[in-house]
Amino acid sequence: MRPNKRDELVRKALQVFYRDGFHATGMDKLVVETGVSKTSMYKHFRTKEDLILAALRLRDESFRNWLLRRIEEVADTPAEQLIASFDALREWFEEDGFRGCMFIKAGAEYQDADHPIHVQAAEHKRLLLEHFTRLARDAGVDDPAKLASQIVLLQEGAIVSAVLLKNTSPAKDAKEAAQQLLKIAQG
Amino acid sequence: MRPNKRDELVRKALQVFYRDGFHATGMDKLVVETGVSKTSMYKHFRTKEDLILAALRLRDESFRNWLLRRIEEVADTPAEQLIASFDALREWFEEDGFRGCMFIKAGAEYQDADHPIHVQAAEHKRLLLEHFTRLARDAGVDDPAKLASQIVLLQEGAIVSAVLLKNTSPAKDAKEAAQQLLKIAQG
DNA sequence: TCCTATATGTACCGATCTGTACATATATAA
DNA sequence: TTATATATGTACAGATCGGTACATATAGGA
Repeated sequence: MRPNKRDELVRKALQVFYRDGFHATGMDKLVVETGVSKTSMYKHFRTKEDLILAALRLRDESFRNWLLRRIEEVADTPAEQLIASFDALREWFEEDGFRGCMFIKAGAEYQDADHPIHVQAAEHKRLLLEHFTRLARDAGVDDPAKLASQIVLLQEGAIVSAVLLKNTSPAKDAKEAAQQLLKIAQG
Repeated sequence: MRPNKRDELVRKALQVFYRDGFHATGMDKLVVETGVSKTSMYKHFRTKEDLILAALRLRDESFRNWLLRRIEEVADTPAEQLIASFDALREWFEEDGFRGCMFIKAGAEYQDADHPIHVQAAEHKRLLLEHFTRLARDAGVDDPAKLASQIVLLQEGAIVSAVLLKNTSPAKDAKEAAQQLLKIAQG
């Protein structure tokens, strides 16, 4: 029961869940794809739900890490960073295997508001909103909560539209909208 | 095989799919909830996929009907109607049993871009974007396609956020953002 | 009344679902 | 070597999945 073995299972499961969905991915498929035995799988994770939650935790951590780091790489001031988020999103949209936001999908498959998976998906969104609210505050705008909320709305919309409309122009339109909203908020 | 019987089945199936999701809803459950026999169900719909597609068609029609009609009820000019869409969304969010956008969820559960269900979900979004583009053009803005795209992004974002953040303030923030974007687009 | 066509109810198919029992392999310690 | 603990592979349980076979009920026309 090496700890890194468990991490490896979570990483692989995350890939499959992201690609194929949660209900559509059975434990048998995961056992085959990871090459581990079913017994070992259930030694590491008591239930499928536990495995999903572990995968979502990893995704939350790595996605926010990537996004926030990428934003800081390309922009210096808080105001610029708010806008740079849309460039990062665009990069993400253009990646091979882009399939939209894992947490929107998790919330869609587990709709009950107090289901642990739904709760965790909501928490991811809350953390992102919190971060952008901080950026907006540091940018010195009038109503940081409102601007951050609007920026996040544009981001979510861009993600959903990128999936369903199958192009990346939503990222461009969203970025321009965010720039205008920021300018107004800066007075 | 009365035609209205079929419609009734679609209506009921739509409710259950919307409430519980697609993969999570089995034909057995639908048979119980509709009170019809399994044989009859499969007389009307060759496969579960056919039933889902029929349900999505009904949803597309009734949702767009409701939204566009509601918008016209409360606003006269195209510009006002663009903004009024957010008031309509807010009403929707406050309904009992609101569970987000059926087509975002369909796209999330059937991710393959050429899967018929995914295609139909994308078509719904395309039709809405088309309508708002028409409104933006009639409002006489510079770049109707861009403004419509941005309005739709805010709408999608508001829907997703309303689901995951569990409050209706996204509708308010989105509306204000749309008003500012409209004002800018009107020059 | 009898014949035929259609609608229905029920039992079932093979596949797959999550999860477990159990026997075996492997490693460590005495 | 032998005893013990842990990791693994496999087979399977019980439920449910989408879908069908088939027998029965019901209707309308001759």
